[in-house]
Amino acid sequence: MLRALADCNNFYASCERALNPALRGVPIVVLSNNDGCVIARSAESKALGIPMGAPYFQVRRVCEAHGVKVFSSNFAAYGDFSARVMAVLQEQARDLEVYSVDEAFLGFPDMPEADAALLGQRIKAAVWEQTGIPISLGMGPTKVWCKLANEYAKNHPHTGGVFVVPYAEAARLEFLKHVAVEDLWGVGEGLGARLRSHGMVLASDLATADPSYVRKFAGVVGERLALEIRGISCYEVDEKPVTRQSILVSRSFGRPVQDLTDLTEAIATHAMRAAEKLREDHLMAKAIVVMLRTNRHRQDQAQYRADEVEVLETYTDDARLLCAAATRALERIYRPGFIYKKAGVYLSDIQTAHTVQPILPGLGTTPEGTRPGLMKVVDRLNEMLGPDTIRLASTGFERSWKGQSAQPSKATLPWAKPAAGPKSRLRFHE
DNA sequence: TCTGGGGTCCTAGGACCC
DNA sequence: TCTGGGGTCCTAGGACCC
Repeated sequence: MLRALADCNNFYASCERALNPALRGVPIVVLSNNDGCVIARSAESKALGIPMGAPYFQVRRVCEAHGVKVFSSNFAAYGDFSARVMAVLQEQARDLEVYSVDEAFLGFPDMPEADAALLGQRIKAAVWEQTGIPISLGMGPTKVWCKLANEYAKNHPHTGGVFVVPYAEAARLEFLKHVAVEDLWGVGEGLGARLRSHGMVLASDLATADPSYVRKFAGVVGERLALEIRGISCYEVDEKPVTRQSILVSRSFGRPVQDLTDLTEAIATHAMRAAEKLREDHLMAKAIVVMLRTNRHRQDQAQYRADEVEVLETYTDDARLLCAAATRALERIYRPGFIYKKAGVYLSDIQTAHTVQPILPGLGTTPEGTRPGLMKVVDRLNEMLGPDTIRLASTGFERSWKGQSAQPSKATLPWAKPAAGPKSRLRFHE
């Protein structure tokens, strides 16, 4: 089985460019919520030395000096581009696993080495022609190898954006002699240090080690990595389970927040959105966690962080029950005197709505005010009239804690919105 | 002045049971 | 000092990812 990783180049920046082709050759950056950090850079911006994740205020000067086009993020548009790219990829491979908003793994059974590169180029061209998004393709025996190959393709123009890992083992081992263990997929600070302390500095060291020995000090994750790098697949290309296991909605505030009133509005707003996500995916949750954070970058200010869970009586997707539960949890952890920077809610213990045991009449208690029909009406109205048109009063009216974004792209998509699909499975990032 | 948001998986340790 | 032994299930938190 040959596997491949298709990865959109500079995805969000490429989306902005696809929306406005006049931006070709112009440096672009896309900013996170509240215009806080740089979350995507075009090749030209990377060349200017603008780091990924940099706070915008630190790079604003450089941007202004070099005529960098700066965009606030437009996740709705990026989501549509993503769906379009995935649809094209789906036509090209038997197996497709949407891994993130800008990446997918593909599977090709019985693919001769001689044909692989050509196939890769065909896929890349198809995505470019049909979406205007440039991608890179890494092809190899395992997912870990696909990651490496993709990285190689991105950084070596002579590959034309497609790199196929040699089928011959000796050639692969040679390749690994030029890769540090830290650069392998799944190796972060912790695992990297552990591998190094056992004398494994290069990926080739790991590839020649006994996987069961690696397991002793690096756990199953380390063992699987050692196997994958040997060409033995531990992570299959699979359509992921559609039922998400958790839903997180969190935002930094646009200004420092101290009042419980403001926090309650924010938490209620996030809980509403989380409930909406549940219903989009036909899921229900039984536990909600409220998260509260001060600004960890301000060590001169008193620090406080708390996560408080509230378990509900039944599985639900009802915004009112979830908001009420979140509010109760918030009141338990709220401490006056701190300057809060961020708040969020996290839904866990999630089930598909149809597997949830319905409450039998006369048995158990129907939670007060639970009328699924009402939520359906709310969803429909918000879909027609715009997000947030109908919402709970507890989410507030002034909402001065909300952040702002300065320069979102005014996107008009070059195609109709794709029909309803498992879009919520996609995760947004770059 | 200004520092993102949303996920998954694994592990260790406690609760509980026989 | 010593305090049974093992299995399973659950959860919190860490690590890592995009």
